[in-house]
Amino acid sequence: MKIGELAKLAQCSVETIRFYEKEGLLPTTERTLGNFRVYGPAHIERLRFIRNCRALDMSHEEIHTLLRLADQGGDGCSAINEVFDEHIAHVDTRIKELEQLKQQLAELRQHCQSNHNPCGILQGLADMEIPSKLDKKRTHLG
Amino acid sequence: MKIGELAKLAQCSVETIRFYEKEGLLPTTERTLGNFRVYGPAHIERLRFIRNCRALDMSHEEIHTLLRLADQGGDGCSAINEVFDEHIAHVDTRIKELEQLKQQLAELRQHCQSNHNPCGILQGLADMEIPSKLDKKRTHLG
DNA sequence: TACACACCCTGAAGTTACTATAGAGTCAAC
DNA sequence: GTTGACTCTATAGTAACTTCAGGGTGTGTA
Repeated sequence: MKIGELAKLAQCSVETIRFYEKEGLLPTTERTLGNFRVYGPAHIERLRFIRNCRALDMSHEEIHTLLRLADQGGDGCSAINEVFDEHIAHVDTRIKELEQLKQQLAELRQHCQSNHNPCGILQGLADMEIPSKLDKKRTHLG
Repeated sequence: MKIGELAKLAQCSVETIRFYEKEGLLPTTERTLGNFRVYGPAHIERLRFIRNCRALDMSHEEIHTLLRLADQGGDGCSAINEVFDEHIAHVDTRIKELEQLKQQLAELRQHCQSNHNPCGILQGLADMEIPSKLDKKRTHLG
């Protein structure tokens, strides 16, 4: 199988596959005489694994860790659970942040229902106290 | 006022201010004889406006639009509301995505409570159907 | 045989919103 | 005159790709 076919099977672009190879998420493959990459079933499985992790918003670093643990085989469950639990915590944190944000936005939005000058929203944006959020370090999620 | 003082007042780094200037969010300023940037009250207000927008996770593009509308003055309220409502929609979309994600993660997490081989989580990650989410275009919100 | 056309290759640059670093200049105080 | 805090520009790095330029491969058709 060539790269285009693999891309279709995994619902991603050809460029993404080449990028994953460069990143070390996918192994380098054999090549045809014409220097085309050749893939087999094992590659499909690994790529789908990666794409599923990405769909769950895991970072490449997290995926690397999981792949290493998967390649080791055996009793890596507690390490795997750790990666997973941390990731769930990231998602949770981000949801809470966004919900707070949404509330602030809704409040500001109240400031302007019709045309007037100066605009209440702009005024609100100028007058807001800078929230502490910008001080915190972010996770890899937005 | 020099750049360091402005940075303190707006709770951001000196580099960020120079970056905003290069991006066109902040206007270029006058300089001292020694080529140091000089700022006044108007700059504080504009920078705080920008930082507040960023705290609300607006993109530079959105902020640019708002600043243009603010600079025009007058009756831009409906355009402003449009930018705002779109942004609120982005936040809302992202929250819903993340909540769906969280549920998927929780389900996968169930697959593994203790050590076993092959690990249920890894198996689940390999077997998942690739969610449609990756097809969709993302907003600027991670 | 010639050519079109779909597919593949590499390497580099662009995206977003910064942060970090290098190497140099400014300025006030001691 | 020198220390130290501050400033300047320009460049590279971050994450996870996407896009582009400039080519090569392989197959089908005229």
